[in-house]
Amino acid sequence: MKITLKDGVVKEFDNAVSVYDIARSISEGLARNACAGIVNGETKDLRFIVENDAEVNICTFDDEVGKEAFRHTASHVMAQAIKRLYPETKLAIGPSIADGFYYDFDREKPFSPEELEEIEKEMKKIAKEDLALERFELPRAEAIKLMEDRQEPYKVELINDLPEDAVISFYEQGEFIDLCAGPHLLSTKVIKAIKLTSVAGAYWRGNEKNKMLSRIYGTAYTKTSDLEAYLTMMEEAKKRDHRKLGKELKLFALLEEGPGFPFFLPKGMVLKNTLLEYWREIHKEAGYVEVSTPIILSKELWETSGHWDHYKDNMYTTVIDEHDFCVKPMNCPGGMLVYKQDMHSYRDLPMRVGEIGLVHRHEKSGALHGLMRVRCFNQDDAHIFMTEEQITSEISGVISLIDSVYKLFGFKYHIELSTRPEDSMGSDEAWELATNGLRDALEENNIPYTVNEGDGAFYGPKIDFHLEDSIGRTWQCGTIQLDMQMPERFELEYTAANGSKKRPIMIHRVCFGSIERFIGILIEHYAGQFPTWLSPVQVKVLPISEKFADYANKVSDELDKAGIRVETDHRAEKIGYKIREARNERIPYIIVVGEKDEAANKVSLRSRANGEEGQIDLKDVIERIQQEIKTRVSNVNTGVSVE
RNA sequence: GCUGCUAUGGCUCAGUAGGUAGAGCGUCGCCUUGGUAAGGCGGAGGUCACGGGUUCAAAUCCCGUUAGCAGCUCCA
Repeated sequence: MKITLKDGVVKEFDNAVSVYDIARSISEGLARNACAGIVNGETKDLRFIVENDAEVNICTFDDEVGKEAFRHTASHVMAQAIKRLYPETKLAIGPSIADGFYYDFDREKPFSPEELEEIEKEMKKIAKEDLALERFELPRAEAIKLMEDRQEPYKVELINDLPEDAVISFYEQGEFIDLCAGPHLLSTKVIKAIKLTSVAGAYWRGNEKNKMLSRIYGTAYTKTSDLEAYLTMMEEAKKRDHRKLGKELKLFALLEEGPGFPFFLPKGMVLKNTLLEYWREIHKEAGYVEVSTPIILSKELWETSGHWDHYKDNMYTTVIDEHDFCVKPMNCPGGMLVYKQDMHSYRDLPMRVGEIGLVHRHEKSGALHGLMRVRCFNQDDAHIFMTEEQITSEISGVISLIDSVYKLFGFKYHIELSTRPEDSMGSDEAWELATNGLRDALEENNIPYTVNEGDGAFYGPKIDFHLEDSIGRTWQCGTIQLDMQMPERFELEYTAANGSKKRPIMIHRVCFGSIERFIGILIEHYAGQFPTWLSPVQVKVLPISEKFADYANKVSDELDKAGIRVETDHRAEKIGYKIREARNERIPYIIVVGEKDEAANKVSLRSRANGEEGQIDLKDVIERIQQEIKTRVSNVNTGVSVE
């Protein structure tokens, strides 16, 4: 029997072997670290017996599949601990997730933090007991009986809902048995570096009509040091939470008077306008023009676009002179009307029309979250009208534009292609053409991507950009959508070379997505330490005492004239105190002026990056800062934030 | 929207068993005029989110509303 390994090496075996044995034949170390295997493309247990020639890939914690098996086993260990401590608890489901695992339980009281600690202790005990996990399968009737005997009604329901031909498997460790497809580790022994992180409510099977269960979240790693690094990262994330920093740095405010409608304060407004300035600059270079369409438009328009049918529950409406109007949740219908203001020739295409559009969407109260999820926000939208032949090159152009934006901020990113959802409009042919257009552009540019089946917009497929911030979290921001439905519904036309009327194809696209949300992401990405070009205040001038107020004013006037955003702290405080405060405000440059500086006609510079830099000519400081602003240097601080 | 938790001066938070409020920071005033992460003293500032109820008495107990937090669901 021939087993082909992931690096192409072929191993010969006389008899059927388990995945674990294959791992051991490679090395003891691999066997020790193995969590699961992939046999002919299917995820399998280490216990799985390979009987014929096969391709086998051994997965450790470093592989997604291995990590899932590891954490799934951790969730079983947690369930076992809970059944030991609180036997009346009913088990629901417990999978692994991105950063760890959870398990849902049905219990009278929610779990308290003290109980979490008890559970954690019991889990560590179970690990020490080194219980072997055994897999077994049962026919449906016996499976149901087993779970009925163990008084697990949720498991009985799950089994009843399994398809006729499903294999019903269980995993057993010590006295604990759980319905589970696997895979799982061989023993509880390695589940040591664990932490239960939180308790929350969650509906049985995710349906809000069902009973609310208690969900315990936890995480597990192979090494204590990795667990600690993760917990430190979580702490760091909490420290740079944009809601906290937004308040501290006086960027924006969220008030009870406007739930989900953020107020931008003067400093936040500088940030926003600076981003928009940049946006306008690069779009002008890329051949875009800019328009602005109204916030309130007639209901009929939204019926034409299809938005009313699909999203009326999330749209704000109003009545003007007895006519129904809607507050726009998207800019595209307005963009359609702009296109129709004129006749278009094929020579005019592609037409790239940008719009910073303020949209409103009625989000459920529980969905609101700082600037990340709001009820009104600005989209950095653009609609590109083009011919079929132009699809690939236009998509490529947008991809490279978005790429340059993310690079500027130091974001890594990956791309997902989302295909036709169930609830959608348009013909199969149109969808195929559009989906292929996106795919071709990605492939022509050699851009790796994953496919997200059925996650497209109702009017077309899309490419989504998921960017990764400085502490490893991902955010979906940019998107490129190809749309053949809106031009049809709005009867857009252009005159082709032969004089016939043709339908243009359109792209909807955003780089930032929501500007508000992008600002939220930037706050967390930079931990409030914005690069100089973005900093609301770029220099703070601190006179040593009131005697040097005039000199400080002179210095700050020169900075101001040089186009640098400057503030001067004239309070009668000690210099150490003023520095401390300016640092907490994350200001990139601090200028200290006192007797020595005035005498030498220089300034003492302190930069956020290098600390104290000594006495220096103001002219040199200005040049350096101007250069940083001009080139938009964006050095990301991944270290621990101030305070 | 659902479940749970929370709401006290501008900010961060104390307030134990119901007896009409405290601290630190900030702010203001005075002293200090100080060279790289908090100088000292003093003052002002709160109908304890809002509306009901229980009680001789409610920041504290109960009900409702609003907003926030965590999670679920949703996110064109």
